[in-house]
Amino acid sequence: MGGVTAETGCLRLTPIRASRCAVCGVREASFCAVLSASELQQLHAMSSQKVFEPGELIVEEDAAVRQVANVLSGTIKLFKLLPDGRQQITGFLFGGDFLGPMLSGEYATFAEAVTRVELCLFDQDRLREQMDAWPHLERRLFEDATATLDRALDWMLLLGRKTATERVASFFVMLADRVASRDDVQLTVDVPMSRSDIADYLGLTMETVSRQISHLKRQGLLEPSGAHAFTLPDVPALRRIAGGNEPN
Amino acid sequence: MGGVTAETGCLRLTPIRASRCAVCGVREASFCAVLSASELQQLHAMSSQKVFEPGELIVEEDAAVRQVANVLSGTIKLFKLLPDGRQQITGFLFGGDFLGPMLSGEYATFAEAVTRVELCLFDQDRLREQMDAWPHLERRLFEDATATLDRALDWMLLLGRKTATERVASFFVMLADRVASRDDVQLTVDVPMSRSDIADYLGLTMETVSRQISHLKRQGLLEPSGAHAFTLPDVPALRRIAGGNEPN
DNA sequence: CGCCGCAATTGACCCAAATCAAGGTGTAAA
DNA sequence: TTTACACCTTGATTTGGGTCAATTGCGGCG
Repeated sequence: MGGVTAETGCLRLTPIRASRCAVCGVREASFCAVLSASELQQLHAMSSQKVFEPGELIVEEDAAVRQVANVLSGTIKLFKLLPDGRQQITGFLFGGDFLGPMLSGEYATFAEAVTRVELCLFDQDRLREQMDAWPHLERRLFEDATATLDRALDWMLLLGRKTATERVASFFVMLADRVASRDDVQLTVDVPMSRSDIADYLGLTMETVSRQISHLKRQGLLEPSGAHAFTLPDVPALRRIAGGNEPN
Repeated sequence: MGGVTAETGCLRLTPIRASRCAVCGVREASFCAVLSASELQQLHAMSSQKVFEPGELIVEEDAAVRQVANVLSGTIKLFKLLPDGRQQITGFLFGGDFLGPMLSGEYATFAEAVTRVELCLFDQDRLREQMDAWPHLERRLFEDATATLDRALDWMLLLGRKTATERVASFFVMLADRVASRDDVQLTVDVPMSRSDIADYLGLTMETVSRQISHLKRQGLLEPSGAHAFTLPDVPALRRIAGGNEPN
């Protein structure tokens, strides 16, 4: 019962969030949702929390540490680099998402905090051991990987075959889907990342992204809502453009 | 022990290959590699074989059947379509690869035989039940999904950021890696797919692929070897071009 | 063998998006 | 309020790869 709560001074170990799972805002969204109360307690005992500032690299790789994490809050970008610096963002992580082992094929994947980010960290090997004991945990992480693969394959279609307009529309549809909510309702999405991050996610340049956003604004499909957010008055229309039907 | 061997007449059930796992050419390459002799026998009892001709759609989706399969031989292309027909190939499968459930995000994935293909089919639900009983099977399929995700993310970098030359070089490097073998040895790779399939895999047009192949031929990095194969005299050089370093 | 038909190659031209180049805007600090 | 700086927008120009259009090459077959 004593718990980890009082570990202040430690560099970056966050005392901000009471670190008990009971009050964790993303418990139901994360893999923790499949765990029983006692399992949660066990897992909590082997977790630690950490905060990253915007722009900070979240290494957790090739360092001997080998950790994985749940994103408690904030936005992370995952990306790959070509030797000459060209960058492709392979995905964004938001609160509740799982930051798995950065398995690398030909190119390493890096993770960087876009906003201030709070992570709930686990030792990768210890979590793997738990997977042996808790098949439902393994099943859940499997499903997670499967969903990630799914999104990656959809994104390949975007990168290989969609026009600039379609890509930018797809980007906002993606954000809308992550915020959930209904299609027919006009909804507001946060856009914490820079134009140039969006470009690196869509395989475009910053300038093209900016022009396309302006165009969508003129069409009334995008309304600026504060510094880092847009209101989407007609998500179905956006979705139509994203899909690649639109005559113009 | 009678087994499945003699089921001839059935449409497409292949009697070509003696369907006993003991003589299966891809057993060691497929997920079957992690199974014991008795487990293999059990699994074999619930398998069936089927042949597909070039160009044939391998549906196994939305049809009530819901099957998954090991590829015994041949080449399969997996692809997604935009409503207007634009196509993105998300991957190729070769002998030993696992053709999993065609989970679909926004866009459905289709599978089509490129060459004549032999599959070893399993009912998806039955295999899932076996996963509960055999954790090592689940672990192996998890690793498979993970490797697929890995390759997909690398490919996103290609589709979003690489030039035409780099893409085509990457394609041959990918083939070389699948054939395994060493880098410094000159090796020959089969290229069973059409130029236009290659283009749909690389996010280019047939014409651009053809031009780039001609260019690589002139550089002496690619030598035609029969109708559907190339010899790669210098894979490291190809790899350098693919990576995005090459001055020219 | 020679003809057919399709896939691949090659050439000429074009265009969507990249690149290059100013400006504008918001915000935070002085 | 002014300055500073980072980010974003917009405009002008270029270009890599797409499109359109012939050839060429080759395997199958009468």
